[in-house]
Amino acid sequence: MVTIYDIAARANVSAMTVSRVINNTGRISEKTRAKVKRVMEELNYVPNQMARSLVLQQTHLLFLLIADITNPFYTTLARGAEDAARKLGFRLLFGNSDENGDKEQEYMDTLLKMRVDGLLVAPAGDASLPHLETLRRHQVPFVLLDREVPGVESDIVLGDSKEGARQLVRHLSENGHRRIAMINGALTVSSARQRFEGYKEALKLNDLPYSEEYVLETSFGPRADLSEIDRWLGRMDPLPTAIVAGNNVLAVEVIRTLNARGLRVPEDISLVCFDDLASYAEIDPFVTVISQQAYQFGYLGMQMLIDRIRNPEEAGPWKKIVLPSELIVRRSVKAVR
Amino acid sequence: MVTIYDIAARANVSAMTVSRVINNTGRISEKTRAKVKRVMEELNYVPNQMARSLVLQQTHLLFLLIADITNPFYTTLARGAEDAARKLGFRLLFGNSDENGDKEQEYMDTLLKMRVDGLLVAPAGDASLPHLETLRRHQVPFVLLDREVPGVESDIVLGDSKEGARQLVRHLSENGHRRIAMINGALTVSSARQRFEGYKEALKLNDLPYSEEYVLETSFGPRADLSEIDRWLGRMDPLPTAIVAGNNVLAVEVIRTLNARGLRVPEDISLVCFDDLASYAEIDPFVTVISQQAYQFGYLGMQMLIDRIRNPEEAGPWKKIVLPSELIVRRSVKAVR
DNA sequence: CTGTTAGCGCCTTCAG
DNA sequence: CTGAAGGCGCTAACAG
Repeated sequence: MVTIYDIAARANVSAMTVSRVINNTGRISEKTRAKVKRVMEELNYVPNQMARSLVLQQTHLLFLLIADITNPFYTTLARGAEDAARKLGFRLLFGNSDENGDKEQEYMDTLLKMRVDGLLVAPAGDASLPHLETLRRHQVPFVLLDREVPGVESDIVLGDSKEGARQLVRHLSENGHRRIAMINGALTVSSARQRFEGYKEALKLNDLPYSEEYVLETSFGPRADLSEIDRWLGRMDPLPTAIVAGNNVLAVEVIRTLNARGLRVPEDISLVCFDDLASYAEIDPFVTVISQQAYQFGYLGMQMLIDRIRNPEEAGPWKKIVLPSELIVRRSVKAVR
Repeated sequence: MVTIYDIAARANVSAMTVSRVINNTGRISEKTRAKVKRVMEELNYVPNQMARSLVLQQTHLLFLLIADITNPFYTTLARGAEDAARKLGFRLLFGNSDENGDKEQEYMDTLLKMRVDGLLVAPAGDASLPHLETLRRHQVPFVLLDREVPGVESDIVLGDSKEGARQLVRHLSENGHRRIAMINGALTVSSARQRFEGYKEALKLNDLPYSEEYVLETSFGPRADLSEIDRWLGRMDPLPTAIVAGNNVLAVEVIRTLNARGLRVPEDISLVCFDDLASYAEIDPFVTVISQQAYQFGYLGMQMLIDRIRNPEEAGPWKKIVLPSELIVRRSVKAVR
């Protein structure tokens, strides 16, 4: 491996001079600077970030940990975070926890050991509390995205999940639906909880009955096994006339399961969900959704993170951004009666 | 920051003993091991990966650089790579080049400086040659995914793009289409070239006319601006009866543009493409595609990479895996005549 | 079983 | 404008 000493020897200067050329610090004569640069190129020198971070005590690395890399909500969010990081002069790396607390834990360990300068996280759930406390204890700045974690105070970007659920239920109610079921992610995820709350409130508000039988708590992540959903559908009697899905992944899984049972959306049963279904949905705008500004989640979150990193002493109060969501009516709801 | 010296002092041992406990090397009495471990927990010690990597000359970090994080082909590939890495005991981080050579370059710089142990890359295009040569020069093992780069010899996982294109054209031909257009990614990307070659060969084989006017070379990445596609559609006279899209992103963009012009698929014009359209396509299986085993690209690529890293001395010949692709007939092709 | 010494590649500090 | 010394946190190699 080529080091500054190799450069120094070849250029007849000290290692210190080479270091100064690399970092553009101190005053160097144009002549030596040019010579050093030439030698660096000749030798294909690449600075050793490890060594540098070790002495500087910072890595200039930011990290985004998302919960599901195959979910377009998160990949769009990732684009936003990346764009903001670039614009502000930082490099960003990604990780994928797969909605899995253990994998998240592994990433946290890695990041802590790597001494990343800051972290953007969509936490896997409430069980992320200890991981986040560890980050805090080690003074790693972080911003939560999309999900809060009880017991954790931090900067955060959220969607208005409760209001979104209310809008979905109201829309169904306005279309004459009275038996409205909900399939949801795990209630250990704050967004799932909020959506569930909003669902129940809206039922009450619209004088609609609530029944436990009509609610299935499962997981936001993609699963190969759809039998749980199928059993739920089999259990409900009578079938609901509409289903609210807690996110886009669940919506797709429900539709597939319904189709397998010979039921069609919206002819036999209506369906709405949270989060848009990627640009691919634009081919055939079909599912009525609560659309969230995924890109903004990432962009604004990254801005907050970098702000904290750049001005650690200011230490203002935690900021909370709640992004509004929008009901987009398409064709997955049939008016009944 | 807590260091092994802090631990050592508190536990009345030397730093070396602490190091041995951390790494489970050498022989340590159960008593001291227990004591050291207790002190580490008390002090919330986290090993400094920088320092460790510096002396060990390896980071245990693997990296996957994909070309478009919003494309389900690549996110599925990412899942495959991640699963393989976990199974083999490695950690994986991600980056997204956005089909952009400059961003790719930035990532390469970062990775080189970070001294990652190995890299999985879906290169942005032929212009990646110098980046890859740099990796090679610095002896960073890498495996190419999905795209080859002329001038670069390496392990690689490819799809059979040429054959895929032939199948698509044959399918259209069998359905009576004679005016078949193609929209493609940049020809500086090997998969786009292969698909173009396959398209031309298949036209000849099926006695169909080839016309430059019917071919648009653009980019595989997502663009906000669809006017280029719109102008192309306006230029073709007469309109083709079918279009082959070089990938899923382009297919969606073409459909959107056609719809904006009041043209419907497949009633007014048929369309086929490469790569599946995410699980969301399962809602309404619509576009006839050449489906590739995205997950396997990542999984097999990662296996090859780790194999190289673990057995650097063996240095067998470069391996090339060509994954077969499969024509999935859906509803986006209308039989004509 | 445990400690000492030296050095990984770089930068800060202090002298010239 | 340039250089020498020391240390960031850790581990390999050698002593004991």
